[in-house]
Amino acid sequence: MAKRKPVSIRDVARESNASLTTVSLVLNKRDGRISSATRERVLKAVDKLGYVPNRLAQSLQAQKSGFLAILVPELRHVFADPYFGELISAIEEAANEAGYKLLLEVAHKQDIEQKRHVELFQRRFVDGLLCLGSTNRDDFLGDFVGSDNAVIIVNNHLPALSLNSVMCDYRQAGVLAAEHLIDLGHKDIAYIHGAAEVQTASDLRESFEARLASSGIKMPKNHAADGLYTEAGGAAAAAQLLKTNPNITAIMAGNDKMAIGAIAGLKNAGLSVPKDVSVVGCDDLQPSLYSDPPLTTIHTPLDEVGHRACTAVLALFEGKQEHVTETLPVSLTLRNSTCGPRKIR
Amino acid sequence: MAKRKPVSIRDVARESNASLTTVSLVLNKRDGRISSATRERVLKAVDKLGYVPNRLAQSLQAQKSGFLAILVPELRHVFADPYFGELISAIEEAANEAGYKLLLEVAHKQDIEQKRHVELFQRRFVDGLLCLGSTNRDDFLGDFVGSDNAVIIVNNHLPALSLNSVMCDYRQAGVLAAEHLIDLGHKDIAYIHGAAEVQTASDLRESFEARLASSGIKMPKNHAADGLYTEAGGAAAAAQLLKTNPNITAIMAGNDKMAIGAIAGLKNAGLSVPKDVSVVGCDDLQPSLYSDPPLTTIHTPLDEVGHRACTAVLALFEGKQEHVTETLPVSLTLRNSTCGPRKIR
DNA sequence: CTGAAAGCGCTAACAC
DNA sequence: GTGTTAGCGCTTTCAG
Repeated sequence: MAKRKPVSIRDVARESNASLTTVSLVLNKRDGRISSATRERVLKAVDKLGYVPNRLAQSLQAQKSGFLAILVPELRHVFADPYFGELISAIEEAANEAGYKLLLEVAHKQDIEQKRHVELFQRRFVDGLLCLGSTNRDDFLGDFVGSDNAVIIVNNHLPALSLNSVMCDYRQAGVLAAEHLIDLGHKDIAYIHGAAEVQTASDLRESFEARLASSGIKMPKNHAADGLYTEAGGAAAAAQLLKTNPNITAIMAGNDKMAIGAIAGLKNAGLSVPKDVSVVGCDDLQPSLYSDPPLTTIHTPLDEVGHRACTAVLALFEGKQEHVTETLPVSLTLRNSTCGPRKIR
Repeated sequence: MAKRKPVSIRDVARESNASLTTVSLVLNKRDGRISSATRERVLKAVDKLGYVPNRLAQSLQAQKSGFLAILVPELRHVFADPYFGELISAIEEAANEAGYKLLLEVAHKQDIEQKRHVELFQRRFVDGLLCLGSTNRDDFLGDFVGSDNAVIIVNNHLPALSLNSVMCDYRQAGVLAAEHLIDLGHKDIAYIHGAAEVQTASDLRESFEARLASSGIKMPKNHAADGLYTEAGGAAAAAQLLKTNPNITAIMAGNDKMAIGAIAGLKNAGLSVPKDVSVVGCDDLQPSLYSDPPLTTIHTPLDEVGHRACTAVLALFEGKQEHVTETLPVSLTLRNSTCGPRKIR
């Protein structure tokens, strides 16, 4: 089983009494002009020697690596976050179908300072880059503006930088969530938000508030709290929110994680969800199914986002496309964390 | 910003009036014999042209790729599973420190049939391979036995194949869980297991039962159920278990996922956790903190497993080590899903 | 101290 | 139909 000395195309040529060219042609199916006798001989030799072309040599020659990199922020256990995980799974599937391999890149501070993200292309590590979890503070992404590198922002967009992106319609998400709560009769509504530097987070919040406002519902300043994009943050925010404003009957959270945290925080404060307080999340990730109660949330089609993003980055690389800005529709997933407000019951 | 024509070492040589050799020597710090004047000139040229060496060419020449691949099973949304995620995060950290890049490989059925996993090495895609979520049915891993490829089984071991591995002590885990339940006074204990083809799952279960037995507690056949390694499976198993044996006071689950599912199933059946039934999990992943009640579970040091596995695979690749079989100790994490049995309260 | 030249393994013009 | 040859971009003997 051991393979000390790898077999090269040269060995195949020798074994089959053919030239390098012939072997190469046969292997790459450009063998219209090769006699079937020779082809057979070559194929037999390939089989006998167990030859497989060295990819490094192929890539060097072809001037492309066949790799796509996924860039994620430097967070503790990023890959354990189902949000990134779902996106990565979807991207992997699409990349695999297209014959590409996936490279994992974490935006370690050092790497960014040394512009390693640009080197990824310069050094021919990758043909394309998919950026997950980007924020408005990621100035380094500016290095890609105007470059001819195939880069795409996945499920976000950066207003300050004109970069390609594929994302969900978070404005629509805000509207749907607001309308759901309005329909249920809620008037005293609070909001737990994620980081303001995430553009889609702002989009979501703005459109949510705007839709509320258009139905005559105002959200005072003290009805909003930062959930830090974590369960713990969501729990703390919910507890504090209800302590300050006991008449709140519904909470919208910027993502499922914070919503699940909020439910925990509420229960902890002796309140029942949804009887006392309704909670709505956003993302519709797996955990929202197993929260107690199961979470009513906005479904964002992350699978499709991942697929499209991957397809798009390849189109960019191949020069088939110049710019990409796709926005995918979202929908409301009704589960059991919402009901009418306690007053009118 | 656009870089149509990448700059090569040749350009640097020309710009600095030096030879290829000289430039290469300077860049690789093998410049003991280069005059500092020349060095300066070269460095200046490098800077001016923004030269970065092409990694494909370097790798081709060095006969190593600088990549490590992570092989995961083909499950729906694998990467969204926090178990794999934590492992991947840990591996990424270690790989990054060692200057290696990570490749994602999913064991798609087709790829396995075509022996793509072996090609990973033959084609020089990677220098080493880390296998996550392997099972006793993964015959293809046999292709690596006796080969000189750097392969390591992460957090598992395959008795049928002598392969390198780094894992947690699941036998100890079984003992700790059993002792915890025994100490609390439980006598009527059930077990929700994952797939039997996962060796560590069998280890865990066997040692759990053995420890119980040594304290005179028998677990009848009908006190065990398959949780399919999923939340839904855990929920169904728990419900069925208590329907058949209403006097069960504690349940051990093969992992956190099934434990969390079990809690949901129990609640759904109108039982309270831990008052009516105690539940113990295994893994201590993030979600166990936010379950309701927070889960008492066996802490498996996945971070360390990932780190060690990565270090080990590199040691194997560099020939510094021949065989690796590490087993890391686990511990009990006490939270609120367990208490004494209802009878003796 | 520096450079010419060979070679890593492959592909593709361009002969023959 | 098939083979020769020149690279892809880099490192590394080996001369000078």
